[in-house]
Amino acid sequence: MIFVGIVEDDDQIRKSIQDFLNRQNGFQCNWSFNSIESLLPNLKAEVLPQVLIMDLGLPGMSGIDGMKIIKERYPQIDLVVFSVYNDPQKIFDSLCAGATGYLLKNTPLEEIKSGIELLVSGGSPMSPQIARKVVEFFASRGKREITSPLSAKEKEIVVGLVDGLSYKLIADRLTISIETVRFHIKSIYRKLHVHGKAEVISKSLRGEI
Amino acid sequence: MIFVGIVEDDDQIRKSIQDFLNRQNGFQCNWSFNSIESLLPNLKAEVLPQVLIMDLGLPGMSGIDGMKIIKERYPQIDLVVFSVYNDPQKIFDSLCAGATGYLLKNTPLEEIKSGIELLVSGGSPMSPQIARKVVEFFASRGKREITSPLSAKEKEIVVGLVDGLSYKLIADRLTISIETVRFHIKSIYRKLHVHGKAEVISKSLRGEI
DNA sequence: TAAACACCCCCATGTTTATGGGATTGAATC
DNA sequence: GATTCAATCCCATAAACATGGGGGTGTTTA
Repeated sequence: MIFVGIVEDDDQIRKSIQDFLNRQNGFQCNWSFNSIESLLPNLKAEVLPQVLIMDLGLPGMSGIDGMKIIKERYPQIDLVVFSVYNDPQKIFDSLCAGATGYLLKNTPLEEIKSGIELLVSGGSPMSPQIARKVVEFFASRGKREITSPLSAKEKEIVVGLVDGLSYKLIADRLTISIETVRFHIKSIYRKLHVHGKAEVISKSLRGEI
Repeated sequence: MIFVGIVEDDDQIRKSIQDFLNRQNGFQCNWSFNSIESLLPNLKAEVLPQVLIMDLGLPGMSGIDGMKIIKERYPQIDLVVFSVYNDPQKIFDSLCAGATGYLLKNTPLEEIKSGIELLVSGGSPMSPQIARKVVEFFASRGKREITSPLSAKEKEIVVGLVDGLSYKLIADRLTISIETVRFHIKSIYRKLHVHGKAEVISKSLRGEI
């Protein structure tokens, strides 16, 4: 038996999902609330839902803030977002807040059911659009390094800077003179149009090198 | 009709997928290779597969390096990884290299088919285990800020450092004296156990603050 | 073969940081 | 009502950094 809760301010949607799940074998959906504020006092450590279906656009506290609180208090609950929003910001904020699934509101009831089953078996149900956006997040992190204007040695120097080493220590690490380190750093500043190692470190860690 | 290619060094697996797809309505799988090296010379801009199923553990060039090359030359091809590996590093490297899907080798043929259909319709097929690991990547980015030892003001100073500002400019931005900036930075260094702004910037951008 | 570039080293000068001291105020905790 | 603590300022010094010059050596390439 999978115990499910739902937080959704649209009564019709909420009841429709709840009724549907309660008609399925192996499902029981007794937690049903229209806001985070009304849900929280009703969560007791003894009897918790395994899965919480969460709307994002709620009256009062947002679904994202709500998920942060819930995950902090009851990390064992699996949260699955159920929202109309498909913009990357909402998606990433939700995942960072602790959601392990993200279904758009146009998801058929049957797929909500299989999504929940997937969730409790260790998967992460996501609407196709959502999964694609999540994947694209990584793709943007990968397209680089072809255009980096820095030479191999200069990149090594940058690594030293990011590690917080002084010129002297970078020189030791690369077994070159501190003067050579200085020379390279001048080149790096010129090529990157920056004027201090702080900016180099920032650019580097943002993947802009 | 969906045109599919496959790069897989295990002849049996490759042929089995190829034959299966060719038996399906709307599928044609004519590109079939056992290494990146043998695939590349056979990709011509005029006739490209829409989808390439890629093994990771290939003889010669790795699937990940191969995907980088393919995506650079033919960004319109959708790549879906087909591998036994389910460790986070392989997953993230693949996604960064341009994969838009990631199926484990235990995926049934029918699901490979529906995965490809999902792919061309704008989704991202992922085995449940894989999707979960991708989602967990974001979750780890979210659990923070409760334990940050820095005061509100100190965090503002850190932002200034990350932006590459000098003490003077930070002082101006926050309309306080440069001496106060110095004082705060001393506190920050003490609290974070670091000895230079480089380390502060690194920690900050890594989400460790 | 000359230009271009990566890489190596040295010097000088001024600025910025790191680190130690110290002092005062106000808000919060106890 | 004492203590704690963030926040504000001041001073001093040594170390690290930024920036400008000046030399060289190799390798690649047009």
